[in-house]
Amino acid sequence: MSTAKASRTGSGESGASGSSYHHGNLREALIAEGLALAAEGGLEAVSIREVARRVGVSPAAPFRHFPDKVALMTAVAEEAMARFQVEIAAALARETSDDPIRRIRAIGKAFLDWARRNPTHFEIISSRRAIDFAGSASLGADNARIQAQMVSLLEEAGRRGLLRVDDPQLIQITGRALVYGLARMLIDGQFSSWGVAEDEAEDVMERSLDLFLAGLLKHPVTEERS
Amino acid sequence: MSTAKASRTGSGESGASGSSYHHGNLREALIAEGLALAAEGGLEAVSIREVARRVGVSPAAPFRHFPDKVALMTAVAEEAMARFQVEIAAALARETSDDPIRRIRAIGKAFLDWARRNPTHFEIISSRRAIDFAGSASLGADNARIQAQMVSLLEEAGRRGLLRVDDPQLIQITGRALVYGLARMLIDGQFSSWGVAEDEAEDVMERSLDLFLAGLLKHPVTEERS
DNA sequence: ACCGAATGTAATCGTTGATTACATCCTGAG
DNA sequence: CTCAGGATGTAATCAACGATTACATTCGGT
Repeated sequence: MSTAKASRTGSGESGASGSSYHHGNLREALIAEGLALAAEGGLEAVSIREVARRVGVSPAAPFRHFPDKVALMTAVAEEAMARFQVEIAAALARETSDDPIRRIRAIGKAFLDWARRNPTHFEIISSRRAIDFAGSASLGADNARIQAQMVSLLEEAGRRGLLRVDDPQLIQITGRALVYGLARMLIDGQFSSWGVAEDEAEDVMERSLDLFLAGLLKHPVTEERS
Repeated sequence: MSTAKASRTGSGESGASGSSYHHGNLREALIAEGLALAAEGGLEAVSIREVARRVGVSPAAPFRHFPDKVALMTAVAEEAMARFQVEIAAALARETSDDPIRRIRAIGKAFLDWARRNPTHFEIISSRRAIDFAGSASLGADNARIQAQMVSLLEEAGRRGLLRVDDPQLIQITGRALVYGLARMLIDGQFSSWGVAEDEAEDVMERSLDLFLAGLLKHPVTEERS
């Protein structure tokens, strides 16, 4: 809305150096709107023009902050990844047990929950077409952190003699592929093609994760789910 | 659906001679070119105009055979799926053992091999955005056939007392998610972000599959990969 | 108070998907 | 053989997109 465009200057935050002149800070507004637009209508609903339209600037304005669409989408992906990291950290904090398997499970479940609640954020992080993964330091660092956490937990599990196979890298990649595949199947609506109703999906995904983790254990716990 | 158009092109020869009326059979040519175009430059490289340009017709000509782009892409997906089915059948034929686990493994490996060699064909089959899965009878039927094969094999494995968990549906979905995730990770170039070189990918994927399958077994065979 | 630089705008280009009115060609009834 | 009618392809056009360029505005240090 807001036909009067220049009226939003500054009144909120950033009073110190007066960082807002024309729009406030267009860059962050574009990223936020891109994220929202992606969440609403999917990845291909995000266009430079539509984002600009919503923020209330001209179609060319975003190009002052991003050289092309890929750069904008990459920034959006960085924001999405940052939120995902917060989610992972929170899940790990909630899981008070020091059993590495339980902590791994917590990470996997957090991944699945996050992907289910933020399908397009997950999608944009995964897409190597829409974003420039290699050109973003933060995306690589965030990725490496998750990988390191997983491998560390798996090594601990190996040290405790819990695992049937002692290959943290392989287990980590396999687990990643599993949750990645589950998330994508959910998002792509493939569960309905495979005989899983929408409201069963969450439960199925969790049981899939448990099925995989149980298969890793040397001494499966035969724990009955209530 | 119009089966009439293809029938009238029975002769099919007469190639370059102008005797053919307009094009011969544009519909099939468009699908073939769409498949080729996807294989060359990825899914986004497929556009109605480009396909028409390659076939040598006007940009509007394809719309005589497909109401919109989704319909064309769906037809391309059907063709890709048909080829994939052939691959699966061939792999099952090659696997002479009647051990259900080995046959399941053969299906999984065929899936991975096919996705690795035809990344975009895999992608277009998976994409629920570019294609109209629900509107295609053959896609649903092909999907159901694979699912039925897998469940049948898993039931047989259960009958033989091989499995630790007797839930064919869950195992099937988990396995599907795993190979789906592996294939997508490879295509998206994520392996390189996770410490797996390009030429190691095939081996890693196969070992992931084996890791998962071994976890299903009640009496895991002692590691003996040649 | 001013001038340079950062920021946003307007106009424009080439491409895409899609629609419409029109032209062409085959088929088959008479 | 002819000619109506339907199937097939074309030309012209539209709106939306990403992207580039030249220009205008506003900030902010000196």
